[in-house]
Amino acid sequence: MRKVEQSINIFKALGDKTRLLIVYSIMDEAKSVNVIANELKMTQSAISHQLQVLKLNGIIKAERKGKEVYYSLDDEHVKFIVQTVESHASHKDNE
Amino acid sequence: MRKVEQSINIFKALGDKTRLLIVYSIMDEAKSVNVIANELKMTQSAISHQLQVLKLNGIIKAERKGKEVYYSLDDEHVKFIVQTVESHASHKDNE
DNA sequence: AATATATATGAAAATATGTTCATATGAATA
DNA sequence: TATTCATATGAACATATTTTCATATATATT
Repeated sequence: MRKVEQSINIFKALGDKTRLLIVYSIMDEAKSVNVIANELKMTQSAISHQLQVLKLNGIIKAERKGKEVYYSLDDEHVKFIVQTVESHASHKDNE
Repeated sequence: MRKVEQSINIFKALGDKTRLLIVYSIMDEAKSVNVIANELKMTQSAISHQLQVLKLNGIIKAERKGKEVYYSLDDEHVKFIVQTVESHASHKDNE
């Protein structure tokens, strides 16, 4: 896969409300699917589907612990990207 | 608009192949609509529509010079964001 | 003013994406 | 091993996005 394609996939993966909220939610602590679903007030299925999208794009990783599967950011780059965009967003605010 | 919403819009705006290629294309020099359309081998209309999306989201700005309208990045933050994501993408490459 | 060139835009068509619903899978425990 | 709890998944449905097509608008040139 070319680098541009990968960039597109990262932007695309984070360019959805549900998925970005998931990323924010698990940014500092790993969480199980149901916990995330409750937090975002969405069905388990919808969250699970989106978690697969995020995982497929290398944004998050999964780790099973007993009955539950805990999701967390795949690496610190993701956090940096999200924070970078956030600071750009607030920059636009103050213009 | 909340900050999260703005971040989503930025990710969404850049999470499309056509739009990200446009951003790369005009990253270092302003270009007219037709020049971009020729470069990307797409119709003038398709490019024009996507330029409006990028403009609406504060990613690019337009400046008319005679008959032509030149598009360029709205500010340096955009370039930084794109490069940040690109470096994350290549990081994933080398794992 | 008429024509040519560059860009913008509305609406329809084509395509992609997200959610729901029903159900399957996997792990723990009675 | 039968049951329960947590998660995953395929398919249908709903919605959103992108492109095309036809045409409008704006500027420059004759």
